[in-house]
Amino acid sequence: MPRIAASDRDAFYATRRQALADVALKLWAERGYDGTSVATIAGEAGIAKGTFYLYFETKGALLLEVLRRNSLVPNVLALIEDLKTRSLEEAVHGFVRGAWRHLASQRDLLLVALREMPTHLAEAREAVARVLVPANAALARDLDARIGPARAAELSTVIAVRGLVGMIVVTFLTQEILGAGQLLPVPETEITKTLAELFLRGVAPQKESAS
Amino acid sequence: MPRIAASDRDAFYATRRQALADVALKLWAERGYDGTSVATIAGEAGIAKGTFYLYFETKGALLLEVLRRNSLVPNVLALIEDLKTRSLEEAVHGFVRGAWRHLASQRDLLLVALREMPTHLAEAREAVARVLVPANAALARDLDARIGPARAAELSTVIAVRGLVGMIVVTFLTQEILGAGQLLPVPETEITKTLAELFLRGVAPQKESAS
Amino acid sequence: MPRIAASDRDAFYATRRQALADVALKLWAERGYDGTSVATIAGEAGIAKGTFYLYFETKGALLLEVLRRNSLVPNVLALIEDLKTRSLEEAVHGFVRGAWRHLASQRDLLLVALREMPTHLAEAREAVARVLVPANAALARDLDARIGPARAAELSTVIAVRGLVGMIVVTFLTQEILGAGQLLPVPETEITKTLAELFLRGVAPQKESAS
Amino acid sequence: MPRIAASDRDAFYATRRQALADVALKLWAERGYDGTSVATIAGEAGIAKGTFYLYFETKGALLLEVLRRNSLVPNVLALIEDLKTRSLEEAVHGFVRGAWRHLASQRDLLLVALREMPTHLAEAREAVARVLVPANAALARDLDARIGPARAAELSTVIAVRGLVGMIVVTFLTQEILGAGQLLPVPETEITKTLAELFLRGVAPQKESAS
DNA sequence: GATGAATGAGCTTTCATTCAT
DNA sequence: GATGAATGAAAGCTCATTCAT
Repeated sequence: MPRIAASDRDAFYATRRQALADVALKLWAERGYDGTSVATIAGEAGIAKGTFYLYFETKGALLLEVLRRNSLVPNVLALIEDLKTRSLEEAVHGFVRGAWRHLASQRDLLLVALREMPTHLAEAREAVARVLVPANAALARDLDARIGPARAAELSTVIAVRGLVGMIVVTFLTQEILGAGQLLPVPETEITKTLAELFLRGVAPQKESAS
Repeated sequence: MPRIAASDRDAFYATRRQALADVALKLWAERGYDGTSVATIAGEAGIAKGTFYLYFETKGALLLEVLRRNSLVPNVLALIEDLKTRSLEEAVHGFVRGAWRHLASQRDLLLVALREMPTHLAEAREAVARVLVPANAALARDLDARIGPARAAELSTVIAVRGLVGMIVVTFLTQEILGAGQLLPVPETEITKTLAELFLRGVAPQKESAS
Repeated sequence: MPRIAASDRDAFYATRRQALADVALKLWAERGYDGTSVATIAGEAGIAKGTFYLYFETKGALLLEVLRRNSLVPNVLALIEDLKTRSLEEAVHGFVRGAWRHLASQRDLLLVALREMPTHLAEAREAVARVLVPANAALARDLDARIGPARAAELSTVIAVRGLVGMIVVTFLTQEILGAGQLLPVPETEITKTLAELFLRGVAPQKESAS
Repeated sequence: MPRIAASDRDAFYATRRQALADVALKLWAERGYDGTSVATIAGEAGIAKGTFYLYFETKGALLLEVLRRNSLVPNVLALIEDLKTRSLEEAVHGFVRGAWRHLASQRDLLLVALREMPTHLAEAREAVARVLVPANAALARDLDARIGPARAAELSTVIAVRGLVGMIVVTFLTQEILGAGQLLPVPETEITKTLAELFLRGVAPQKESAS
């Protein structure tokens, strides 16, 4: 004879876990994992220190949960589907803009992931294998199809896709988080345009435009 | 009246500091700064905990020393000078290869820098302003001159350079550290070649080659 | 939903703080502030080292609390009020006896205060300014009124009062703490009587008694 | 075949010990015994840390030496001899002035002695028995003789003498060290005059002067 | 004699985790 | 379920003392 239906209880439990994960992500992004005590997380979530352990076995378990719940990698397959009917040019521009927005919305996760990656290399590798590599491969296949076998033979599309992501991530990091945007200001639209353009045609002078 | 000549003592002192910095860099890359105690560092270096403090005032001072001694950013001005007489094509290929090798030699530093960056955002920003932004600007100027004003008007060379660095760093990270190299194997020479090619001409089909 | 009523918890908390303050005062009197570790204090109070920090933020905070809770200076204004209707003779005898008893009850505090005074000169000066000097001035005013302007012009009552307190404190210290009482035994009543008599009439032969 | 004659070596040794004792007294008065490291003392004395241990077995041994070498108690027997031919009045005034000057010259020792007394109660008691009690007794005998048996029967001269010393010490302490001199300023000559006068005749109105 | 590098015990303080209520 | 008092391991750092040179 539980007062609360099992499903309600489960829902409550899940909500609490979610709340704790949200709070932890925010705090860890600010002060780091080691720099944020369980008491602080619990307090910020409005529960007592001891109550925390009803929802997570250890502090480390919460970290894993946070990393599992959120993802730096957007739903790439849906994205590919979305952009299927667009030209390569449009698709790349759309991808860059979307990725930039995704990063902006996951700023905290990016910081936490960077910080904890070296310490949890094994888990990071597992996540890469599970999420990043398939996404990378799917995008590479799509790109292969778009640029044709001749060009695909000249460069590794797997690497090209990863290069594109790298451009976006590092530029976002330096621009938005590390303050380079204040020292070398470039409007956001020009950034995403430049990155897409770079991916599409590179920096080299466009000889054909001279003809 | 010391038995050891001052120069010998200084040399010994410098050697010890170097040894401690090396050990610390290695351990921090594995377990993080907070996760590695002074006792562990000292022990790994073969000295007692207290002895550590004869060489560094605090644990934090050792971190600063490690960061000062090593740099993720190679001497960019020298690099520009070096590549001055080369064509853009050669210069970019050389730059990518050089950067990749530099990262490989600073693997541990890269991990430490990533890990500690979010926690020491203020210092990271200062370092970016002092080192990264000037290097970025210098490379952008060089690139401006090479690609001519017409093309430079079409994209931000500041962002383009940062994009290039981003490609290299992230690709290195996923390939060499996060294990993507084992799942989607691509030879190193093809990686650097692809990244340079991407930066120079992009992925888009080379229309002029059709002519 | 705590099981213990808030008032009970507060009472327990206050009791613990008091117990820690008592234990600390005793230990500090024996071994000094620096010579007594938090672990020792906690252990003597029957709690673990870490538990100490639930009751006091730092070791220094406990010192302040101990000094705040106890005072070497009795409530001088109340004392003056009390003795208002008595003759000078009775008032002085009463003051000396009261001060002696107060010192006996604050033996440990006296030792701690003496021990820490040189190290915390600034705080000691502040305490002197806040507590001792006003008490000194109030007693001097009372004495001024009692002995009349003629005699008050011949000696500084501020100094006289301080001299009286000095007699009492130093005699108590040598007699009760430094063991002089065993080597030159004098009954306590004779001590207080002598000190009061000394303050009132000095040692010089009482010429008027000859008449 | 020593290069240095034994006596020279001994003299050098004694000089070093003296220098260390002087330096230690000064530093301890400022920062306390625990607050002053052996390295600081040695450094201030111009020798290396290790060299210190050629002159004193431990830090504690230096403390004992400092306390043994200096004395808060002036040569009382000589003083009595000096003042033998003076009247009681003159003798007391001279004693107070002399004691005040002695304290002023031993300011550092006073602070160190106060600070360490509670921690070294056993030694302090021994010193009291060896130095203070005999001086106290000698002064009491002298006073007995001066005031005559009638008055001596009415008060304990042992306590009276101790009271006199207490007045002087505590007044000196509050006035010169604890800053009361700035808040309730009284010229030094008036202080010593008041204390002597207090000891001689007390504060009570001089009835006989009215006659 | 003189040195100062080396040591490790010991300090204050923090915090993940447990558990009686 | 919820609480927060209690714990003790572990951290960074200091310093009296030793000892090879």
